[in-house]
Amino acid sequence: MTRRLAEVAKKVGVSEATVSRVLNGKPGVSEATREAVLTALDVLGYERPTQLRGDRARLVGLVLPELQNPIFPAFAEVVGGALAQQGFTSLLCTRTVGGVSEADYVDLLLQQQVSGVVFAGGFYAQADAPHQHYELIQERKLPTVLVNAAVDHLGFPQVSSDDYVAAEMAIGHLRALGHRRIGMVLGPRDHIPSRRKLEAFLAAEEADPGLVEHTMFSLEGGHAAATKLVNSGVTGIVCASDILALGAIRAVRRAGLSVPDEVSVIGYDDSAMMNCTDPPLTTVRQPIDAMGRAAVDMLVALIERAAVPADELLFEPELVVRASTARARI
Amino acid sequence: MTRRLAEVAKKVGVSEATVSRVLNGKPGVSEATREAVLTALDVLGYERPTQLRGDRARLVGLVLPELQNPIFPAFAEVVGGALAQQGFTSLLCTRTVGGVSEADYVDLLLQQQVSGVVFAGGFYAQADAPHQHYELIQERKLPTVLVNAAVDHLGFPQVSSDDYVAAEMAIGHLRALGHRRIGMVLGPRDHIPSRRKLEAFLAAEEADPGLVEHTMFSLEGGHAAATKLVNSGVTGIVCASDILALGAIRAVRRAGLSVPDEVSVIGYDDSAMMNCTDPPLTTVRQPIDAMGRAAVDMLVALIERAAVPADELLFEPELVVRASTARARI
DNA sequence: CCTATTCACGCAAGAATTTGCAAGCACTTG
DNA sequence: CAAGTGCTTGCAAATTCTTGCGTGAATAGG
Repeated sequence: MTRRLAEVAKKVGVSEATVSRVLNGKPGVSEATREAVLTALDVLGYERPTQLRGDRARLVGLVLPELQNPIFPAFAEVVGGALAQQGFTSLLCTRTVGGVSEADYVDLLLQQQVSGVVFAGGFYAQADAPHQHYELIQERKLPTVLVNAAVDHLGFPQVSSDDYVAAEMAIGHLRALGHRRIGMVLGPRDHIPSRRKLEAFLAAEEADPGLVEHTMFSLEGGHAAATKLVNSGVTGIVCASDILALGAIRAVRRAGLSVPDEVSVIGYDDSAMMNCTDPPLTTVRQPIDAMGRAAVDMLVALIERAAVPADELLFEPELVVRASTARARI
Repeated sequence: MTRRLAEVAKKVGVSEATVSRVLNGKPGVSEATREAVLTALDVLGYERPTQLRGDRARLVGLVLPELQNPIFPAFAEVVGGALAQQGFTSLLCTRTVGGVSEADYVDLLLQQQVSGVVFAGGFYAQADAPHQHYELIQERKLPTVLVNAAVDHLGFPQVSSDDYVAAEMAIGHLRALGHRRIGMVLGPRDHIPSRRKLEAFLAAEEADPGLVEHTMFSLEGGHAAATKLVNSGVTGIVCASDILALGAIRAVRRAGLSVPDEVSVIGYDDSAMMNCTDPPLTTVRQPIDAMGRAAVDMLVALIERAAVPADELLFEPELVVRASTARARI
């Protein structure tokens, strides 16, 4: 009875062909006409054929702070793969130098009618601006999962690796090897995972708050921070990422010392290729596979309006001992 | 009634030609007339009939084959940054296991009305399916730039690093070090950059076609391929990516030999952290920074309807000598 | 006052885009 | 399996925009 397409065509005063072209985003339709058809479509409450427009919503945004640290691309692959299996397509959004801010991406994603968003890594709790767009998300009830990126008071489900335990493991390993003067290289002061690691550090025996350095997450940052620590006479350095650790190793060597004979270095993440470095890096592995899948499971549950616990899902990290740590010389 | 241009012309009391000239900033219109037309344009809310995809979202799709090889995230950062500077937002699309195909992404991007697309790496010329969606893009006249990914006959501008020269450099370096029995580890047979490297290999003196291995782009692939080559008694291995090279190094060691003392290994890309590996990897660097920016420049030019040479822009790679290559023992 | 030069502008040819027709395709129904 | 319904698509006509060229007006110079 309902010549659906024909009906719309008549209402707008164009041919079915044109409506069809608009529906499929085909070229050869003027903007004015396209607009008119789209409006009529909405007015008549046209149900778009399954595959198209209505379904465009099976998109999920994945927001990452950077791609330099290989842990983020790796995480993106895990999440992308898991989403693909559930029939979602992921859109990767990365902050770029002088480029798009997180807030811009949120706008974009909202505009693209995504079904949900996964935020991973690097939230800076202190900054004021960020809060605004989370509230926007909350307002729209857009399913959202946070990974390693706590934002309290907003009730988003969170998936994190247990930074406190991770730091404990690293410090414990060094202490077991006889190290007593242990330093720590962390990310920026307002980086939540770094804060949590700091807590664990300060809670450890013989911890010296003077041996904590905050820096940017880059090789050079690690280098600079570790140089100070080496000058303070540490024999072991715990880093908040593998990249920082590689920078630290370089710093130690630049100071004329050897890793691990004179100074031990521990990383964090266990990104790819850390077993190919010189020396192979001892590090604390984040179970990104499990975390990614958990995040996707929660997100999908949210999207399907299932109840999801709003608290934080903590994943246990794992110490991977390679060759950048050794018994302390007295 | 919708003689849009005519309507404006009538309102101002000039000919369509004049309005057209104003619209296109052509000379031959007096300042007063221009002003009048501009005003009328504003009043009537005239919209350019041309495809204004560009203004809509200023989105650009960046399609990558994977993220495991750090060169791709690095490239994504370059392109993303360059686009951001020009006021575009980039959407990163990656093929994932059992997930979204390139064709699906093209559909998605078309649907999102992107202003343009950059395809990088990993085109498989042989496969039949791929052609279809390039044609779709061509049909829609969507600005597109290909990076390291030749597709002939379609007239997309291309930016590539010169694989032939890169392979020549690598082989030349090994030969200069006295190596005579040189093997090559390449990607899949239908991977264009690998083919080009193969050509250079076969053109070299004393080249032995039996010492070429095709494999997947993964550490394990490199390992497997290099194992065969080592068994064939090569003293030097040229790899088509740094990841393959790391796999090759592992294979050499597994065979009880040392790198570089007994077997030299050369990578390709110069991804991040290749100076932290054991041994630091000798490799041929792709100038991804320059390439990324060139690709973006061309894309933006295309989006703004400027003329762009349809031929391939070849970038010269650069040999980075570190410690995975050494003089051949006799 | 007349002629030369310049410039804006319209005419109309031509290029490009939009649109409808009708054939064709996929899918359902009798 | 034919007939029908609803959507897609090749093609040609129609519409809309661009551009070369010529006209006429305005200005300047003689």
